[in-house]
Amino acid sequence: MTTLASTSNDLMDVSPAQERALEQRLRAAGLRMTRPRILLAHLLFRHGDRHLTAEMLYGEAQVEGLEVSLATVYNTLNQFLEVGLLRQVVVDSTRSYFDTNLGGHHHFFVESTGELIDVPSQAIKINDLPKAPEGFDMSGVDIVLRLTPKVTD
Amino acid sequence: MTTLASTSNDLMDVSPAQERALEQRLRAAGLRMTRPRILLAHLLFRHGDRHLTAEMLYGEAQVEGLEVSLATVYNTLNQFLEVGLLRQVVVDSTRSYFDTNLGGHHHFFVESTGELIDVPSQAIKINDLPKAPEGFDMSGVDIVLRLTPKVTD
DNA sequence: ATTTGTGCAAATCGTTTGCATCTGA
DNA sequence: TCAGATGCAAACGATTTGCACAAAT
Repeated sequence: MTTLASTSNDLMDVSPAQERALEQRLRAAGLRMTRPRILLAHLLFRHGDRHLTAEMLYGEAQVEGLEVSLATVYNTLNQFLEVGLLRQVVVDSTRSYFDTNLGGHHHFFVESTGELIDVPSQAIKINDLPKAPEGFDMSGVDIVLRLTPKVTD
Repeated sequence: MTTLASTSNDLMDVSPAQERALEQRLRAAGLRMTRPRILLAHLLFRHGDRHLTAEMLYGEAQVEGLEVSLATVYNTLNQFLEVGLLRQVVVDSTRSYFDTNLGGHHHFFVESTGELIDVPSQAIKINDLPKAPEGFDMSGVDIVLRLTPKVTD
């Protein structure tokens, strides 16, 4: 018996269907249904598409009054990555962003704030793409549109 | 009087023209022509387009028998960045790559080895690009084509 | 009963910084 | 001369890891 807050989803609007889907995926990946994992999964997937760093997620967990260690947040995020529940977005060499939007899409990146904004893949039309060099497969196309606050000069 | 090897470019094939151009830019940026800077500039620009990390450049300097501290390599690279002699490429959240190719272009990234390969910008044709959100200017379009070794299954 | 996950603190990695000492203009 | 640059080692921030304990199957 621990002092952890209840894991029931009073606080988090995740449908029972989503919840089951989630459990399925964790199980399929051979991950046990542990309290921290369920918890973080709920935080991650409770509202639409999100981009967060480990620290951000850790912060949210604390706000919700849920006790998880930062190390576990990191480990869990990495496991979710491997399992394919998350994708990683590399835009800033000092931070790692995890993206809950699994569909093909791209990003605006506001350099000044570190904020990421989704760009649906149809919003960018690519008509020509080089073929992968001999011996390689192209495993992904990442497009980052960098934004700077408009200069009203 | 130091034990530093000569800075004359016997070892490095930089044309006198390039050399002067380089000095110009350093001077224009208010950077002094110091031994480490000249040295690293030569290593960076001696052959075509390069992608290197600070550690790689440090390694090259050592191979050439030239004494520079790693801290100075970092500082110098950052100064060159500010001056616009280099660009930074963000593809891997654990490493920072510096790119001597200043022209608009994109990259193949071999995840398994960390290798970067230039893709000329004409090789990718983009016909539709979303406009920047209100209040922002689009300052850059970075495209990374991720490569994985071909699976011969 | 096993096996796997967790939390903590210590370790690691790439990068930056403080400061005393040099050095280029 | 003397502002600016260098080198070293210590500081840093983000992430990982080792190990004793706890929880899931």
